[in-house]
Amino acid sequence: MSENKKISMSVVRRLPRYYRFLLELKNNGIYRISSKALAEKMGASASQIRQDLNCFGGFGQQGYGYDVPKLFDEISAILGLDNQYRTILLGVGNLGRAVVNHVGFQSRGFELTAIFDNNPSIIGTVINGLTVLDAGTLKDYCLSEKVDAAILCLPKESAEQVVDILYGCGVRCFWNFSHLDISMKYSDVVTENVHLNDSLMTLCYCMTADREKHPGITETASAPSRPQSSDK
Amino acid sequence: MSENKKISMSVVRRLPRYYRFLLELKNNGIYRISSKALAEKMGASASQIRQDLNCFGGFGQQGYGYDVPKLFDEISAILGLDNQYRTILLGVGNLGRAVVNHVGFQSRGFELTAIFDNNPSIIGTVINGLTVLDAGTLKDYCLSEKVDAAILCLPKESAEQVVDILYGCGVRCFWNFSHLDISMKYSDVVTENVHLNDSLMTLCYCMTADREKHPGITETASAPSRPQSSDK
DNA sequence: TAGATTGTTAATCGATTAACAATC
DNA sequence: TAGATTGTTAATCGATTAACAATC
Repeated sequence: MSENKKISMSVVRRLPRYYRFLLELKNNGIYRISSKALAEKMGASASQIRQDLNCFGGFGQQGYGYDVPKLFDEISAILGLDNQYRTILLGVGNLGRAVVNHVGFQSRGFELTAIFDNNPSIIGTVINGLTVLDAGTLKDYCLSEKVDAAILCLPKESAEQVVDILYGCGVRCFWNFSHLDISMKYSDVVTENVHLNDSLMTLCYCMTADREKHPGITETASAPSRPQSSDK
Repeated sequence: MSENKKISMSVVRRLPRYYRFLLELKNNGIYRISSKALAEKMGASASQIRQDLNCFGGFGQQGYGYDVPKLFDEISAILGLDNQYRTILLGVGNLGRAVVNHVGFQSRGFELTAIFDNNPSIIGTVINGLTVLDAGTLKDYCLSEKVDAAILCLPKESAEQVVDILYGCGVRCFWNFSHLDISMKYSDVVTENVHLNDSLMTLCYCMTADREKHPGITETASAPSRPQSSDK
């Protein structure tokens, strides 16, 4: 309930993970948990969990711990998952189609209301109940329908044009799968970037660095399945 | 060229971005750039760029700046993009299909050699030149073929079984789109997690928090397109 | 040479962990 | 009451920024 404190992105990015673990606990019929027990389960520190939660309020009880369903509800509310932000998706290629079909919008505060593409052979097809609209009609759509957020599943160049149109129509929230740097051009927008290619390159670095650290293991086909002692 | 220093993940996660900007500069025929100019372009600080690069070596020249193609090559090498890690993908649903079709593996150090699913109606179909194999043959495949990395595009439960098999076969590198916590069970693996649902919830939080900060703007359809003064 | 810009050290800022009084 | 565990402050650790001598 304490407001006004500035919440750091480090904390915010941990909230969905708390949400997931609490949901699982709840589904398993566990109604109470201490920061210590949760920390162990999540591979975090109890201190961090208490610190994080106390950014938003005192949800626990001394000597008892946290009430799981209550804490779950609190975190849902903090995340704002009860919203239904009206959302459109641009670019119905492989990635766009996967997002439409795969992502659970309703339970995460968003409602997918329309999807657009500029490829004539895709326009008019139906994906997960949504008819692909002509990207040429985007502006008209935005002016007649309320659009809270947009999902960009198109290449940087097209994304740039689309963002200009959307920004002009008042859209200020973007889930961005393109390499366009939206917040560089428009400072008053909320963006969340998903850069799959960057993620893969990061993995490549980690793998390569790891190999250099543990040489000699010229891993060939049939590797040993030595048993594992779970440490830490 | 300086080794042995421990590189922080904060630095590592910025490398792909440097890579992208340097590629663009190179493609635009720009052969020289100072940390100051690059910082401006990227929305970072010159200090950070110099600090980051110097984790790996002194790539610049006092009074001159950085040679763009040279620095690009250095970063490619640091990321290990010249590798061809043999990689398999598990789970050819919407997301898996998008990854197969959409991600550029070759140029990012990976080579997709096989894709698996357990759905009989999908097995045998061809996606981007790869025939979907029966997940039941996974272990045999791993024992006869070299597998450096695996991409998990399946639900948590199936992912758990698959990871056990793969770990047993010596696979130690995972690009993980599931909610399974691999490094919790196996501490000696390299993982990169992509949690789309978490990302969307983070966006929901940011949007909701932003709205609370700027109330009164009950954004309706035709929003003003007030011109933008790019600050900072 | 003078100007520019790096590499690197020192200062600041922020995030995580530890400690402990408050309290259920 | 005694034991447990929180909320919160203080200490530590790490990452970013600033400063500047080295040098091209």
